[in-house]
Amino acid sequence: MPEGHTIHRLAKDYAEAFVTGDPLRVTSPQGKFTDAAALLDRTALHTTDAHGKHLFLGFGDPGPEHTDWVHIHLGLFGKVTFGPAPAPPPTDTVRLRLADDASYVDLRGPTTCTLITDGEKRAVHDRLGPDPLRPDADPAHAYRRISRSRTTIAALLMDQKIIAGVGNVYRAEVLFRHGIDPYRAGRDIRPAQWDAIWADLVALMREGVRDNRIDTVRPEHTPEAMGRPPRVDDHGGEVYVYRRANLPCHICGGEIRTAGLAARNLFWCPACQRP
DNA sequence: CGACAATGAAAAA
DNA sequence: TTTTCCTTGTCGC
Repeated sequence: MPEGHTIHRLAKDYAEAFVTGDPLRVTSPQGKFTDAAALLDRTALHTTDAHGKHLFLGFGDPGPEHTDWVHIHLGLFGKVTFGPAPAPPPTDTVRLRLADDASYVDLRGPTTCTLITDGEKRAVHDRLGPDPLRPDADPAHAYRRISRSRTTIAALLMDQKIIAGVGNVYRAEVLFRHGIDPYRAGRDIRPAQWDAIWADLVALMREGVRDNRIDTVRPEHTPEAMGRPPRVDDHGGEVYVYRRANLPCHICGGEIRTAGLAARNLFWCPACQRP
């Protein structure tokens, strides 16, 4: 379930389990990261970092320009599994395994898992937009680009160069929560509206990191509060519109619609999100 | 057991 | 705009 909150949570979890000061066993049972793993084996993990959907694991010398970073991007399918020692025999899909005497962690199916330098890491940060989960994020930078764009706000929110970490679920949900038609052009988003969207993303995504899932339904709109049967969405959290095509809107009861936009499935309530 | 979809993004055309 | 890559769970036959 990799949107930005997942990656920030992973950065925390990797650090908690493996930033111990002690050397780790680093392997690539699948074989696609073998050389790099051999280089890192028996060295210590000293830092983890996340920006949008990008995860960084810092090995080696923490001094400037001396860190070897493992750059990980889960893509659509990537998964990370933590567990206590002893680690089970790895399956041949495990791209990267870290292990010490206490625990192990397996990475499977990432689109990216490469060893990069400090400079290359900076280049990744430079091409990403502000991340609502990072303290250094500047929402005004994102708004400058949005306010000048004829592209739909739904496509802009998915563009990692503009804002980093928002994926298909947060996109659909934040637009619903602010009653914004996903097809509205970026240039038609008012500054106050952007401020509200940004603040909401910061709050929702922080909650997502804490709970390790996406919940966006306000307490007064939960099925319980609305007198409807409870529903557990199959992505783990409670949401207004994501993957709820043809189901009744939690607020107005109208039908949630779906359509393709920017090669992804878009979900919205045409009654609550009027043009 | 094959087809297909899924919270992503880069490369090719 | 289309193709490609990565993995796994589910569904239908």
